[in-house]
Amino acid sequence: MSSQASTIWWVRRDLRLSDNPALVAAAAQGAVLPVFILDAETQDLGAAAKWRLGLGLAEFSEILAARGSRLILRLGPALDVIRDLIAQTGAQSVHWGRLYNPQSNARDQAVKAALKAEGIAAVSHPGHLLHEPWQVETGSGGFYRVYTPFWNAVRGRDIAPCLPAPQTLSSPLVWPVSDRLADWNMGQAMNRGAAVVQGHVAVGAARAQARLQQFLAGAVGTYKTARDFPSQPATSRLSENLTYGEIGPREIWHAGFAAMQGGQAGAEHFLKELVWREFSYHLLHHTPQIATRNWRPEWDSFPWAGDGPKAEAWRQGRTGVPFVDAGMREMYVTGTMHNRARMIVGSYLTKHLLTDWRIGQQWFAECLIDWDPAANALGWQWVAGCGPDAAPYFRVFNPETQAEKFDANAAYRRRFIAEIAPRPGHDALAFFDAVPRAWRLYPTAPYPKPLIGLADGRAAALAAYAARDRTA
DNA sequence: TTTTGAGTTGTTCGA
DNA sequence: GTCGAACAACTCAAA
Repeated sequence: MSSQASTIWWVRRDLRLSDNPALVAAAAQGAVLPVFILDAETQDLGAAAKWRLGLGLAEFSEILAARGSRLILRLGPALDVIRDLIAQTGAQSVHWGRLYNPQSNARDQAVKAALKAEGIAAVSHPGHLLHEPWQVETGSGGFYRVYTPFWNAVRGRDIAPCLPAPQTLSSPLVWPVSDRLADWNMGQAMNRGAAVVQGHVAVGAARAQARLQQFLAGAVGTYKTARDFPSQPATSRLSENLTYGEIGPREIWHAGFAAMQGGQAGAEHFLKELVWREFSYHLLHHTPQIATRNWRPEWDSFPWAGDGPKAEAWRQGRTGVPFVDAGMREMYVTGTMHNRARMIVGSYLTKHLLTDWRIGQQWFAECLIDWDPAANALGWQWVAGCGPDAAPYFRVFNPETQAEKFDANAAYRRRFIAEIAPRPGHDALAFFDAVPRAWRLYPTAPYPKPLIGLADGRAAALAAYAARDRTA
């Protein structure tokens, strides 16, 4: 096989060698030319995600180099870059792992059509999900809108075994020139936060595998209940790595399944959470508008508040409600937020402050290193009440009740809020190092008074929701 | 076509 | 403090 006609592996959110169908397909044809393209879709990432992607790319470059390969970095529209590489190398085919958000779909379809018209084999592969979103159907051929039936439909399915990493990665005869990652400045928008969040990331496939093994050797046992308590290290924290494909969902599924069969309590619940990710992509595929518009159109007339001082206080972790502020500060300091805190801050923004869920979604996109378009679309619409599983309108999280139930000793709140901690620790103080100077926040300033009374906020939300029901 | 049972994650009140 | 009921009505999936 001539190594001259190398095959392009378009690397996207699959920074791994193991269980990577696109890579395996490319490697089967001979020499592989891995390329990552910084195009508009990638440029549009939020500050934290873009920064974290840069860390992932740096790590992955080293992994490829250790295998005698390289990661070629190129800036520009994907099609232009791929055409240029084809012209330089004589590549005859391009392989990539599918993404499922509308922007990526549109881009990929255009790339595929153009390349095929030019006689190039352009092949997309699964790998980001356990199940292609169109391969899960209800009995009548539709798509699922409710989680439990979705889970029941996929829980018993056989998942193909993981693909081993290719034993060798053959190099093209000549490597095309690559941009320098440092020149891309992917951390530029992170401001002072990067130095703080850096202490909380786990970059790369090896660390992802370690996280999985550690979780399955320990916390999975109590996962079902302990996962609700944000001060406890009870979760796998794999969302960060899944986002960039440093681990594949299939690897997690098989490991979790084995743990379940080994009698590990909590393993099934863990698998269900993994399938929630699948469900969110299922919905994003079938109703792409879920990412931008009220999933239930009858909500379009709801008088959401726009951006303003209240939303800004929410973003800054200064609502005066400790559980809410702890969550917001956790996100700023660590780049992630505990699942329960996500629900609480979301409920507070959309219900107590009656603010448009998209304002929260946008801030999460800016701050989360595990930003996922599908999971966040579903999550935000769920918590706002305008999405699938229309929550009963009275499901308004009370942050104080939640704190009593899930943070009774205040460990979580004190960990992240310096103003209420007797002796503020590293993470609480780090928040003030991470935030933009323009916010003018200092740990010695008094903790803010509540923006709004919780009972008043709840009553206002219920009244607004009832009004919507009358007019809808 | 109709029917039936169920729906991630909550809160509050009163016994 | 604990527990069950009420909080509406609707949508969804499958029989």
